[in-house]
Amino acid sequence: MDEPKKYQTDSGQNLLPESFFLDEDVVGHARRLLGKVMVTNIDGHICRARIVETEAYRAPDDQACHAANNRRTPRTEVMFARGGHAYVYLCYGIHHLFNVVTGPEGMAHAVLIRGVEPLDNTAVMLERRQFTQLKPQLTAGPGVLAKAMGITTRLSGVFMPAVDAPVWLEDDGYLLKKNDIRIGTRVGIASAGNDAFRPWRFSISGNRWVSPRLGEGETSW
DNA sequence: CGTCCGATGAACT
DNA sequence: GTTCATCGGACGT
Repeated sequence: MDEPKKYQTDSGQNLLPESFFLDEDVVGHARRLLGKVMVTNIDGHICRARIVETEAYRAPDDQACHAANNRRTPRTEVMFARGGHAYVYLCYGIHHLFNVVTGPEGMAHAVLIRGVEPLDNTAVMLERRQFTQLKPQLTAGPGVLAKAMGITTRLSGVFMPAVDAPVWLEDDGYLLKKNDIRIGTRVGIASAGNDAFRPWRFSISGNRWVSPRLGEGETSW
């Protein structure tokens, strides 16, 4: 096995390479992104947070995916780009939701990041949320974590393995055992029919920075 | 152009 | 438990 290609970032840590994102297993990507680190560089503020909760969305068959049936619109077009791009969209007119596009070009797969644990530059994250104390409400949920990290729809389309991207992903060596991963159904997609019950939500078991909402058909999480 | 509504979060009762 | 803010995208006219 060749060593995976590594890139230097300003932290000296390992940028996830393009190859990480290109296989066709988006559910696997959702699992493998648990424990990885997302980083933003917005207006010179570099913030880091560990990914603790994800969901997979898989066109064309998954009816919960914005690109279901390979529907191409100006908004979903970036989902058809090759893996490693960022897909950010506005939800309820208020919340910016951050996704990692995966798969080869033409395959509209994405992983929604639903919860992160703040690591670096938490002061800026607190300021963006108008919080004074570190607590799960700061970043446990896709809308609030985007706000804390300074992510908006302006970042949609960014290719994250590129040098000098404003948002990227790193592997800092954090290890996760199989039993550390909790699996559930995805949140807020009741209109997706049977696909609402796919077990495509993943989290780090017991982690307090996981969002509190229940998936479809669930009575506890 | 008009209408409907959403991969949410927060503030209520 | 419920309500609702707020607006771009998607689609039909």
